[in-house]
Amino acid sequence: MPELPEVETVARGLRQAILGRRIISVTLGKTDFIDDPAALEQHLPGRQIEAVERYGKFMLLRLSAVTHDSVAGSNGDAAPGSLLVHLGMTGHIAPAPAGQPLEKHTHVCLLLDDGRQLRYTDARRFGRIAYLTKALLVEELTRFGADPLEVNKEEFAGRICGRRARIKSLLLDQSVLRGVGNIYADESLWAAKIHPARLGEKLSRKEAETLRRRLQDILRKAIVLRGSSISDFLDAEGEPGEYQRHHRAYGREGKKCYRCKTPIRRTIVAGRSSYFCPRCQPLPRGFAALPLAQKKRRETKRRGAEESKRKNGKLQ
DNA sequence: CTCGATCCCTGGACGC
DNA sequence: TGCGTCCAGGGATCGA
Repeated sequence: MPELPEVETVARGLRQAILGRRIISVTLGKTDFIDDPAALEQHLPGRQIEAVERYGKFMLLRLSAVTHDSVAGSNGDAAPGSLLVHLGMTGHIAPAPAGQPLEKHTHVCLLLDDGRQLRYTDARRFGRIAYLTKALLVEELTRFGADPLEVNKEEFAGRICGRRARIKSLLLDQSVLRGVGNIYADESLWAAKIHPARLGEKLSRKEAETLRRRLQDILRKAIVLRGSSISDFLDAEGEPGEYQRHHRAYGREGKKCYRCKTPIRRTIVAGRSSYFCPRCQPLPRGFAALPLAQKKRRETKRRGAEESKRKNGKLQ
């Protein structure tokens, strides 16, 4: 659920809290969501956190080179690197006093040089953490599309119009735009009066531009309000956001459209719940209101016997 | 190129 | 109270 505004909020909080701190040591719990756990343990100690940036839904902790005297017996490369953090659905990252009891599902603890720990908790482990050298980081980041806050009219239209995918799919596709998720996709489509199942190539230039503007308005406002807290999003200070009070479509099935009073409907587009006003956002030709009915068949595929294939950690 | 299906994972909601 | 079931969803992956 953390999307661009939530990640931006967390990044700002982190910037205030841990910029300039040096990482002393690393403790890991479950590591199945970490690219290369050993790399964290090997490369993080001794490095200073020089910057905290957001890239789409990722947070990027820029780390200094390891100086010769900052860590004994360091055997990794000493060049600067970056810690990439994706919060997935349920990720939290925040500093805490080292003595404070660990929250459940805490899987990464970075001891800092001021005695605090930077802790990452993630119940579902849909998140991702990776230590990347400069070259690998560049390679990683090229997979992503335009920043929705920066993208201009021409580029946006170029990435949307002419595509045969549904507009909802395109908005969610991180290689088209980086940072938009289910909530802000639905909110921007509602604001622009575009049905989520419309095809990119069927949008007029004018519609595309309206969508771009509404998306940017919504993202900016959501950042000001520190994001949306719908399930358990909390920022780096442990505070919830406020933008969920401004949702006009997302999560409002059956409730009246703020524009026309028609009940908001929910359907499945791109495999995700999609909320829209059937009157303000007319259905595209050929898109019958079938989706929800079809998802009734679900065989009892029993989950295989529990093989504790997962690695166990020291923390939790 | 785009689609749906499937999996990952756990907590919370809900029905009985 | 407790159990079973469904659902949430970002992203990777695979086959159609």
